[in-house]
Amino acid sequence: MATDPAERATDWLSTAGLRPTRQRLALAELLVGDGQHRHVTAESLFDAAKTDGASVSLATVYNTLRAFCEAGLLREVTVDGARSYFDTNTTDHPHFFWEAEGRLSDAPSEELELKRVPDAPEGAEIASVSVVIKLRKT
Amino acid sequence: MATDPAERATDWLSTAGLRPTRQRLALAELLVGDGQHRHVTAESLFDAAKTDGASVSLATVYNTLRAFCEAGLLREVTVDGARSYFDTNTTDHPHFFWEAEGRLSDAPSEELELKRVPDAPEGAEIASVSVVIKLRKT
DNA sequence: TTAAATGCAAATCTTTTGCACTGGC
DNA sequence: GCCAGTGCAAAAGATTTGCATTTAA
Repeated sequence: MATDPAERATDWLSTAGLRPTRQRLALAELLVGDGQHRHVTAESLFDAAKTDGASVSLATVYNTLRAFCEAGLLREVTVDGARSYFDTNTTDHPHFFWEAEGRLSDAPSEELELKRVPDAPEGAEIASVSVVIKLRKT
Repeated sequence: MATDPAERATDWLSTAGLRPTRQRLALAELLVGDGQHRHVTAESLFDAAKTDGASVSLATVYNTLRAFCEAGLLREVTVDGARSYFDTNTTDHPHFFWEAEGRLSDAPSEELELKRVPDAPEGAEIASVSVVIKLRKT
C-alpha cells in the first residue's frame, strides 16, 4: 500500500488500466493522494487543480471524471438535479446533503440499516442503491 | 372525494390555495385526474399537455411544477443529474429508476425497511430521505 | 508510430428569468 | 382594477462534443 501521494495516484490509475497522463495524475492525486475519501464536483476539482498550480482544462476535468467513473474508480452521486457529485468511495453507502451549502458528506453507514430491499422486477437487476438524507439547518 | 378528473384537479389546487388558472387546471388534471400517482418530467408533462390539446408553454410547465412543489402538492425526485422528476406521491418512499429508459417508478415500500436512520448532525434536521434503486436490464 | 488523451470553443440540454400581456378575484 | 399567472425568447448553468494538437506506450 503506497503512502506517497504521487505513488497512490499512479497505483490508483493503474489498477483501472488508465494511462497515467500528467492531467490524470494531477487530478488523481487531488482525489486520493492522502488516502481519504472525497466528494467533489467538476467545478470544485477544477478549482482545486488551479489552486494547486496544475494546468487542466475544465472540459478535461469533466471527461476525466467520467472516465474514472466508467473505470469504477469513482461513484457518481446525484442529489440536487443541477450538479453531479463524485465520490472516491465506490461502495453503496448513505450520504448527507447539506441543502444550504450544497455540500455532500458521508453519513455513518453503521447507523443505517436496510432491513430488506425490494426485489428487482422481472428482467432487471439492482445496479445500485442510493440513499441521500437531506439536511436543513435548524 | 371527487371522482371527476376536472373536479379532482380543482380540489387538488384549492387544497394548496393555488389559483385555478386554465393552464394549472390542465396540468393538474394530467397529474391527478385519475387519482393515480405519476412520475413526470417537465418535458414529459409538456408533451402530454400538447397531445391533450392544451395550450401551455414549456416555461409555464417548469414554473407550475415548481409552484406545485413549493405548495407541497408534488415531490421532486433527483436521480440522474440531468433531469428532475416530479412525483404526485409526496410521502417519503423508495423509487426504482430504469437506467436504460430513464424512467422512474415506485418501489414497493413495504419491502424496504430503514431499521435506523443516522441522526442529523448538530444544528441540522432531516428534511427528507431519498432512496433510489437503480435497475439495469439483465 | 500511433491510438489515446487533451484543450479550447462551440454546441447541447435543462431550467430560469425579464418583461409585456392576460385573466382570476 | 390589481396583482398573480402566463408566454415567449433570451439568458444562465452544467455538461458534452468536434477537431486540431500533444503525448504515452
